[in-house]
Amino acid sequence: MRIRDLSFSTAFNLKAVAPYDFSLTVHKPAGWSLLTPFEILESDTLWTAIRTPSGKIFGLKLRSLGTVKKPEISCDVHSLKKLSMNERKELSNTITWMLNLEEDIRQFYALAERDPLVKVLLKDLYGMRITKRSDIFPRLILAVTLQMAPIRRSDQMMNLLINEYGEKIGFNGREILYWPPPERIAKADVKELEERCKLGYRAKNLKGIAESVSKGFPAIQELERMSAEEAKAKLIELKGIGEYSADIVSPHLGFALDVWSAKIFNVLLFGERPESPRDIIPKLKKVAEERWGKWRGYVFIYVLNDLDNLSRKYNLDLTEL
DNA sequence: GCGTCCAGGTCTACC
DNA sequence: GGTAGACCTGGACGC
Repeated sequence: MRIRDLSFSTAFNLKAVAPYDFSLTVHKPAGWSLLTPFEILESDTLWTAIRTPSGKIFGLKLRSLGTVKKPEISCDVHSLKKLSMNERKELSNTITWMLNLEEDIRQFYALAERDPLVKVLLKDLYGMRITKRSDIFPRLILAVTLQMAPIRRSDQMMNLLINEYGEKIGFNGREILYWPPPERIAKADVKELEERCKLGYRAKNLKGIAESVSKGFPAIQELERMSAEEAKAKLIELKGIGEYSADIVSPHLGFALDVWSAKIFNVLLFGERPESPRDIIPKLKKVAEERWGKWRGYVFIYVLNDLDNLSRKYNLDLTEL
């Protein structure tokens, strides 16, 4: 794989609405990466990559300068060509949006006064923020590879896709592998995708999705401007994207229950393993909406990143479900 | 070793 | 409009 050397750099600092825990936000306790599984985290510095809706790829070095109560983040952006003032401004806005620096989560934390679960989550993960991404295709790859597969197999498929069809950038002495551009998957042969990335029946769907994205499927920001229902309906138009996958991809934070997380929430809320996890999903979604309202997406992410602590606290084994 | 089962959903055909 | 059944692959499990 050819390495693209991003030799131009520009730097700026960004402030966040407190509380904001940089470390918990960019590297979630459950191990989820911020933008690519191949990013590098060393103490409070993250080297990663971002692709903007225009299709350009940039190297990012993000570092925390402040504290949870007084958060500030240093951003070094590395590019192929020198950035214009407009591009610099655009990237600063994109990173602010991606890191969710301006969201005020005090309303979510206020739920802790009457909700014992939120109280525990707040104590364990204070300042952790849900992040977003500016390119839709990696979210679609995640959703497709999560279907009908244990997490290790999903990881295998994603890593193969990045290694076989992705991009490698070099900057600041680091090399980062990033997700394939949709155009490259759209051009790939289905048989080749099946064999090289072990995608199985998902290969055909992923190629079709890549074709739609490269032909102008709405960008994440456009979906964000739609209502949650409109965005979901648009996503479900893609073959291979159903209710669950649409919840994962949509920028409108939902309660994206699958069989695995349904078991966790059923044990947490009702103290027992469900007989049929798939059938219990609609009921759990309803309970979540009634109990946590618009903050249910935050509860979802906080719970899945706090399974060890919750297991200890409630004397349950949520990690082996 | 070898065979069988099934997983962090979705689509289709059939009723 | 509701619902079985098929779908790739590879790890876990029983023998």
